Amino acid sequence: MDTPERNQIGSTSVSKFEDSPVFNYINNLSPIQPVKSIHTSQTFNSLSFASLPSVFTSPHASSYKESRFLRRHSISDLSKPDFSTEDGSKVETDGGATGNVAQLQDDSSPPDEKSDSLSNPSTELPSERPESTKEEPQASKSDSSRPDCDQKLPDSVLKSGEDLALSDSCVKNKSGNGSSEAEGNKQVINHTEEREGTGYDWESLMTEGADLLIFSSPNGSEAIRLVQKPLDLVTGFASSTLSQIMENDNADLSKMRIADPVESSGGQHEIEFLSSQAGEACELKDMDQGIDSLSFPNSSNSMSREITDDEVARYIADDCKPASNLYRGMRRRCLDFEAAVSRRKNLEDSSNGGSVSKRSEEKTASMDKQLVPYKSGGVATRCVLTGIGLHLNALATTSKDAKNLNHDKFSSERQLNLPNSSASCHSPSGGLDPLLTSAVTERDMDPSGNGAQNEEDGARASAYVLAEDFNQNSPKKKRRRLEPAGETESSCKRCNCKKSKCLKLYCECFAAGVYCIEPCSCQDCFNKPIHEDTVLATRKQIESRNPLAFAPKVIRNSDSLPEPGDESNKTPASARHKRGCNCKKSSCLKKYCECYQGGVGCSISCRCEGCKNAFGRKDGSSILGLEAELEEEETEANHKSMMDKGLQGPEIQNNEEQNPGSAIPSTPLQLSRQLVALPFSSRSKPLRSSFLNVGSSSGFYAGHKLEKPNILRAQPDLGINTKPVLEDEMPDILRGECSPGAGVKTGSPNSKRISPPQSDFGLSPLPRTGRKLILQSIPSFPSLTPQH
DNA sequence: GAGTTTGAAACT
DNA sequence: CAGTTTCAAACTC
Repeated sequence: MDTPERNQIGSTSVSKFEDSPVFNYINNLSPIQPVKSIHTSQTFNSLSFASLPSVFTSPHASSYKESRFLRRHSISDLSKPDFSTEDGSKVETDGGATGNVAQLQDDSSPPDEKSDSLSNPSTELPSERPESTKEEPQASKSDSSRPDCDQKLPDSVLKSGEDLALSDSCVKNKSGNGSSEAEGNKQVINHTEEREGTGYDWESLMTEGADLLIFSSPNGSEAIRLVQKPLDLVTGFASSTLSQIMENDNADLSKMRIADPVESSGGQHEIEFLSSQAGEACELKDMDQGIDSLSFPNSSNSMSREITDDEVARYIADDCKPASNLYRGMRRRCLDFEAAVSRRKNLEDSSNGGSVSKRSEEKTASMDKQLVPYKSGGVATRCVLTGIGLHLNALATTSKDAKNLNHDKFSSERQLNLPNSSASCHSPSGGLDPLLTSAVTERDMDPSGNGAQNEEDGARASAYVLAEDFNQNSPKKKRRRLEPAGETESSCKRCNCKKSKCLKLYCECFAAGVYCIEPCSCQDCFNKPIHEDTVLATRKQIESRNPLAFAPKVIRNSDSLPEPGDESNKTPASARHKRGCNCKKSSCLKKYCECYQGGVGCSISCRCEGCKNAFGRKDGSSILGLEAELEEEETEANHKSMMDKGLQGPEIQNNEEQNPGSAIPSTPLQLSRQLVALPFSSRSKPLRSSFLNVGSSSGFYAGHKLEKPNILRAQPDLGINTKPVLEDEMPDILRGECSPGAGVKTGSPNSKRISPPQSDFGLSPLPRTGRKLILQSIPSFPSLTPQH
């Protein structure tokens, strides 16, 4: 689990953890550790904590984490309601629990349990554990799966994130599929079985695990808590809990799977536990406990166990065994690409009740290949991708529909895909992601989804997933910027690059830190997961030139926070373009102008000529000043404009143009960005996504560390309010040197002014206090860039 | 949808 | 650092 410490500290924290006795202890407990090197998930390993600086190298991890968190939040939100009421959700939760367990196992060696259970269905859980450790063959299987887990605690965190992502899809699928609990359970089983054949079992487990995570963090914040929870707690619980978990996990896991129906109640428990507990071990325990409770909402735990043991053993035997083998390789990929795939699978499963066989086949294919098949098979999906953004992001605020969930997934996927997704992105954008990220957020925002909705969502999600897969696998598939400029844009970027190969900042997708997707009409695109290495390398190069190249272009101060509800989107006085524009002919009244596009006023840093930026003129460096100046002029014009607005609401620009000073100028960009922020703002979680999107477009690609910290920080954030604060603060922090007024102008390698990404900086729940926090966090952020 | 305009990004 | 070129988005028709 990521502890706040880690996040804050950054790379250094990681080393500390590793060195920390607790970490060692955990490693000892978990068989996984040794395995780490073993497998595979290159991206993961790279990400892994081993090389913090690897942020870039393994941006995925970070992005994943973030996105996952975001997703979690969103998911959790969704899941919660489901738990409370819907059966389908329950099923999901169950699955999620198992998945979580598995994931957790990665850290703590739970896989063994699964493998054990699988191998020895008849064996009792308690015995299984010891056996598992003893049983090498099984252990080996688990090990194979573990490689994913190879990471240490931090990895677990990552995993959890992945799980979450997976779980999202799963949840959706499950929720959709299982109208009744029994059905849901059956479905789960089926899924597992099917998966077994292909090795998806693990994935499903992972996805399930994700669900659990979600539960754990119904509110995003909770999830964060889990991650953040200090090692201290871990240390305290670690020994006891881990041991217990190890012992009980097998049974619990099995139970978890079986328990699906009851989960609703259990899910909550889990959440509670998670929140309270720290460290992975805690999570595992929680999971277990939650499962137990869930499994036997009505009956006592003992009951659940009895039932579960047998059934579970069966299930496990069926599901887990095959999965274990496949699982190995799969897992890491899942993190990056696989996660999406698994999600997709899950979605597909949910969407296609009987299509499992197909899935299994696809699954059998290598991850990439798998992705491809899915893609090919992918149904038309609605792209709500956020930027990635994660994001990215991304970017990130996207459609509000149930699809939002999908978006989140997408964003996460994107992020994952991206070697270094930044978005999230809070996904670009990014997030959030960002995009975010990115993407993502709205989903969270829209917890309203019912079980039925979930189903639909799942189907949609699957579709989205497919689309993403397409992107990854087939350049043809591109993101769809379904959403016009507004919300999705930030998160979901589309490009039309022809010569840049989408490896330059010319490419919006690349700039946002997200991979190109279906909607993109780019040519010779290298901004795809397939070319992750290239993307990362290129990104590094660009960052080497300008560390803030992927930082959000527009920094917004708290003042500027426009609430989602604010239609007027007045430009925040504090908001500024990091570098300022250089417009000469557009008078800063068109989107050519980045300032205008970003919905911010021009500042001293701008070198524009004939600035008429409705959000704020360069001369009036401060928007307020401009406004004051304009006020007189505007007053009248405003009246007119107001009148027009009242009638024509949508067209603010005109008014703005007419009344540059008008407070209401709303640019499409603003809308998009604000939208990104707004959605989030409204919802605490979304913020993150928004952050990703905005700030860490790079989130996808960008250093994971940064993102995490950001995430953690963001977690507390309640909404937009925090965000703005962050922005303001961010500049300060980043600026350090920079003059606060003009927006943050940081010296860029190119002598250009760069403002640190606002989004990146964690948001402190408390504006003022937050600042301090932000400052702390900020260091982490820089660390990321420097690493590059 | 093609062509033009624009300004950021990249290059020298 | 300044100037030029390249590039893709924004815009126009």
